[in-house]
Amino acid sequence: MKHIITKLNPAFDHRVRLGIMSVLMLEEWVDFSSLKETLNLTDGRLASHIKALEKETYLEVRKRFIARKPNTSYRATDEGRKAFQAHLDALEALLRAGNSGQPE
Amino acid sequence: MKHIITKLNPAFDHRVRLGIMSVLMLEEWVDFSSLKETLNLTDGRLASHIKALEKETYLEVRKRFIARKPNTSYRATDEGRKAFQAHLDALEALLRAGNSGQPE
DNA sequence: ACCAATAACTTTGAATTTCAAAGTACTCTA
DNA sequence: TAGAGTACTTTGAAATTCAAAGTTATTGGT
Repeated sequence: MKHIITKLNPAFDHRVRLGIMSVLMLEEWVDFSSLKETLNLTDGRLASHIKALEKETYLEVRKRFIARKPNTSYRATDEGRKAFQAHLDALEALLRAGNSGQPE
Repeated sequence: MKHIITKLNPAFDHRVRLGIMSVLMLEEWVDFSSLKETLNLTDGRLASHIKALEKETYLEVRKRFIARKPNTSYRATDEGRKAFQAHLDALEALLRAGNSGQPE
């Protein structure tokens, strides 16, 4: 008998992390600099938000070299996808039903 | 040529404020204790998030007495509704198009 | 006039989060 | 082994968030 907002995942409270996840929901293996440009972030800021998502095991990392340059890519884990989808579902529910306790 | 996440409103980053706004989008004049119960928050926590939204003039306040007890209600201002709707539109766009710069 | 009760805050202080700026590690190429 | 480029990490300061406790305003009872 909890309210819908309790189903909103605090890990996705922040718009930068929403941005990262939404990019990674649509495309597998997006690299650091693409994310950085797409979301218009500094290195440090992006890295710290990625780290937070990694800590939740919502994304995984692949490091390699392309054209003799280091290239790090990320993709959402299954867990991350599920968690994000659940968050979006909760958001939607929040806006449809909007209000008092929903049956568990 | 900015990314969609720049259209996400930092004022709505937090799930509690999303909850408050979503309730107030569907119903005018919701009172303090209803919000508190609906969202399962402490007095202080609710008050502080309301304060943040008031500061942005996203909601307005009405104080009166009902059954000889103080009763404070809130509703979203037009500005608040517009801002919240814009936020939701941005969220939606984020999930549909998801990625690189959208035309201004 | 005074006091208790209730609703709605406000304050305090500590923990956590966020950020920019600067520094560092790693690997490649020459 | 020096230099270049990518991807971080560290640092330190500012802002945010929270629970807990304290405060204000008004009513109703005495």
